[in-house]
Formats: sequence, C-alpha cells, structure tokens
Amino acid sequence: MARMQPSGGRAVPTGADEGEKRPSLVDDAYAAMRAAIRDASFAPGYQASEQEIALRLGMSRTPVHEAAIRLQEDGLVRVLPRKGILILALAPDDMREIYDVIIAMEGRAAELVAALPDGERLAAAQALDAHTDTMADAHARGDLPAWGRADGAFHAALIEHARNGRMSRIVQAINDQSHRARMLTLNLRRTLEASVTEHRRIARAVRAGDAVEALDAARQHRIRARDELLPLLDSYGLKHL
Amino acid sequence: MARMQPSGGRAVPTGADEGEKRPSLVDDAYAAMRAAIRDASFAPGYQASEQEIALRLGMSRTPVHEAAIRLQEDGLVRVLPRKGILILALAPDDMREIYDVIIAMEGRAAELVAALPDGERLAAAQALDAHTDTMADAHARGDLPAWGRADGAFHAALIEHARNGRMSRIVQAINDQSHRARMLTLNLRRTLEASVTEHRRIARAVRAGDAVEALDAARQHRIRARDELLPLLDSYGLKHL
DNA sequence: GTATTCAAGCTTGCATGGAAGATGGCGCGC
DNA sequence: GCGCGCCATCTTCCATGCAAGCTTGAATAC
Repeated sequence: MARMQPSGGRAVPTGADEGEKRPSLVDDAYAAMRAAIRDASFAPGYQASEQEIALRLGMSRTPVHEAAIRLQEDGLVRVLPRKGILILALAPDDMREIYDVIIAMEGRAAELVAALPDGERLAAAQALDAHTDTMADAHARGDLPAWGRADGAFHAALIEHARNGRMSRIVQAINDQSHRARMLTLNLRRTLEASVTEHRRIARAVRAGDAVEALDAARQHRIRARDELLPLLDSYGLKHL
Repeated sequence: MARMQPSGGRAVPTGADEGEKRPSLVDDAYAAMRAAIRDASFAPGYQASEQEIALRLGMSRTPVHEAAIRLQEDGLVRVLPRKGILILALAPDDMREIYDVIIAMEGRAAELVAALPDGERLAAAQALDAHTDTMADAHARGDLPAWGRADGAFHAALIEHARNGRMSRIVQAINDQSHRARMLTLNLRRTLEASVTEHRRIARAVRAGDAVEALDAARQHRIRARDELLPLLDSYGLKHL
C-alpha cells in the first residue's frame, strides 16, 4: 500500500458527468483506495481499519468512511459494521456474472455504434481499427502489457462511442471489479490472434453500418473469451482472485 | 414528504446480498429518501438541505449525508458541494439511455433463462405466464395500477430467474430512476394488449428452451415499448419527469 | 488439561462543532 | 434608474468525541 497517496488526480471520470469541481478529501480517499485495490496493494480478503487508512492518507476517518460507502456501492469492498473494510475477492461465479453483463452491454453498444450517422460511425470504426492495429503490433513484439492496454482501449472506445453515460458507468464499474482478474489471466491467454480477428469483424460491421452483424460480432467475441477463460480458472483451481 | 418516516423496512434487497444485519440509521435514511423520491414526495428539481431532512427523520446530519452519497451513486440525486441535495429530473434523453440498458440486460436475461435446465426453466416460464395472466385480468377489469404492478412483476421475474446478482442490481437501479416516468406514462399507454402478446411470446420461448427466440422476443418487446413511449414524451413536451 | 466467563481493547455508528465556500439581498456609486 | 460589490446567512466538509458492539485472550473453576 506504499503508493497509496491522495493523488491529486480526478476521482473518476463518470462518463455523463460534466460538472467540474475540485476534488474533496472524500474524492481523494476514493481514488486512492480504488487505485490500491486495482493494483492489488490491497489484497482481496484483506480487512482494513478505517482509522489506519485515514492515518496513512493523512485525513480523518470521516472522508475514508464515506469513500468506503462509495466503493461498497461499486462492489469493490464490503463495509462490515464494527469490523472494518473487507476487500472483496472474485470467485469464478462472479466472473460468470460479470461476463454476462459485459456480453449484454457491449452487444448493445456495438449495435448502437453501427446505427450512428455516417460521420460519427466512420470515425468510430477508424478508432476501433486503430486500437486493433496497436494490438497486432504489440502481439508481434510480444509485448503483453501493451496488448492488454490496447485491448482495453478498444472496448472502452466501443462503449464510449455508443454515447450512453449510464452504460459507460456500468461497464466501468464492472471493469473495476474484474481488473485484477484480467491482469492475472493475461498471461494465461493462448489465442491472442482470435481477438484481433474478432475486433476486425466488429469494426467492419460498424463501418458498414450493419447493426445486426455488429451486435452478433461483439457478443460472439465476448462469449468466446468467456468460454476460454472460465475453464482456465477452474483448471487452475483459482477460487478467488 | 409526510410519509417519509424511518420505516423499519429493510433498506433494499440487494439481490446477491445474503448478509442479514439490522438496519442502521443510514439504512433508514436511505430507504426513506428513496421512497420519497419514488413517489415524488421529493419532486425532481427540488433542492433539499441535509439539515432539514435530518430534522424530519429525527437523526443527525451524518447518516443523511451518507445516505445521500449512496443515492447519488444510484443516480437518483446529485450532491452539490455546499449547496445541498438536488433531486434529479429525467430528460427524454435519459429515457433513451435507460431503455438501451434495459434492452441489453433483459435480452441477455431472457436468453439465460431459456438456457436453464428443464426444471428451473419450466418453473420460470410458469411464473412469467402467471404474471401475464394477472396483467390480462387487470386489463379486462380496466385496473391500470394492477396492470402496472403485474407488468413490473413479470420483468422482475425475468431478471431474477437469470440468477445474476449484478444484473439484478443494475436493473433495480435503472428501474428506480425510471419509476416516476413509468407511473406517469402508464396513463398515456394505448397498446396494453401488445404487451400481453409479447410477454406470451417471451414465456413461450423460455418454455421451449429457445434462447435465440427468447433474446429476440425480449429485445423486441422493449424496443417497441421505447418506440411507443419516446415520441409520446416529445409530443407532450415533457422535458423533465 | 479443559471449558467458561469476563474484561479490555479494538472497531465503527452517530452527533456535533468549527471552518470555509456559495448565494442572495442590500446599499452604494454612477 | 441601473449595475456592482460586499456582507449576512445558509450550506456542506471535515475533525473529533462519545458510546456501543464485537473479538480476543487471559484468568479462574473444575
């Protein structure tokens, strides 16, 4: 938890949020704890005391407590009355739930993007292809982290171009929950090429304005990824991530 | 805001939540404010002061403040720094966003339910048909509120049988946001029969275990409802609900 | 040695006070 | 009359105090 500082960075880009306001201590605490959970400085299962976190962040218990409430709402922690903050672990069944949400949301997003008017649609397709190019490059260089970043950027772009703040927020919350699992399983993946191919198919459907094809392409992409990942988790006996 | 009492009722059935704990003051405040917003005791656009709400609920400002944070996370209010709690209104564009989320989630839910093993699947289909029967009865009697309740029960059952806590939570949050709009537009609806027919189609697909058909039926049902509702809102010039 | 009780120390829940920011009205200058 | 600036007031933000609940471990009875 060494790097857990009240980084001045914005709390979280909420998608549909346009009101700019300077971050409060609560925002700082929220961002710091969220980052600490994402990069596993706070390991799942760890039970922290609000007092201790407050001390470390150089603030009182109140903002930490309020940030914990937000994190609980996001599904990242559980606030146990009079016991502390529990960092939640992910079971394989949680991954199943998460994938179903993603399959639903990205499918609809792809459909929506493919139905945009020409200008926006082509811009979106171009952005998607650019990210896929980056993925292909990273794969050729054997740069796995870069591949992961580009893959994330592709899916983020797909959602963002659907212009639906609520979808963006939901997907972001879900991604936060599964971030650790994604990082872990990046090394287990075998079929990186398939992703590139499938991304191309999605981008092509968007470019053509074929909503039905875009929906199916996005769904199949995520369904295949899930069917590849879940057995992997089981075989490795990963009960919690 | 007369009925806004710290009703002893549970805070909110979180779906995947099994930890039973007696409600705290924060839970009371959350439930009371949520109910007040739902039934429009707190009108959209109204700017409340935490102090005033606390006074009315017979507690101090702290639990009200923390409940407000949760409500903000749910998208029901906006906490304006040093200005108060703003009850959010819904613009037609918000309804478009909400419908896209619902179309995505219920479509996937229907698909999942149709893919359940025989026992559960048939039980689900039976439950869906029962709710549809109630709707038909209510329609025959001209009992619009009962029709609305049965319609809500149908869609809630569809989601619940998909056995995905995250989906349940997301859909519940979205339903909270659109509850007022649904109540309002109930009176404007013309095509109640169509809903019954489409519900039957969904239930039939579930019973047959036809996931593809269930997905399409659920999607088309919501798409039609949206295409019927949005123009209605526009024509009535309803800028915020 | 084992089981039971109880107390001390830890934790958060909630109340409250001080401080700082936002707002609206009033008075002053023009 | 009209606009501008200032101040009173209202609001939240955050720190802190107190009380209550849970856990742990030691001491005692057997």
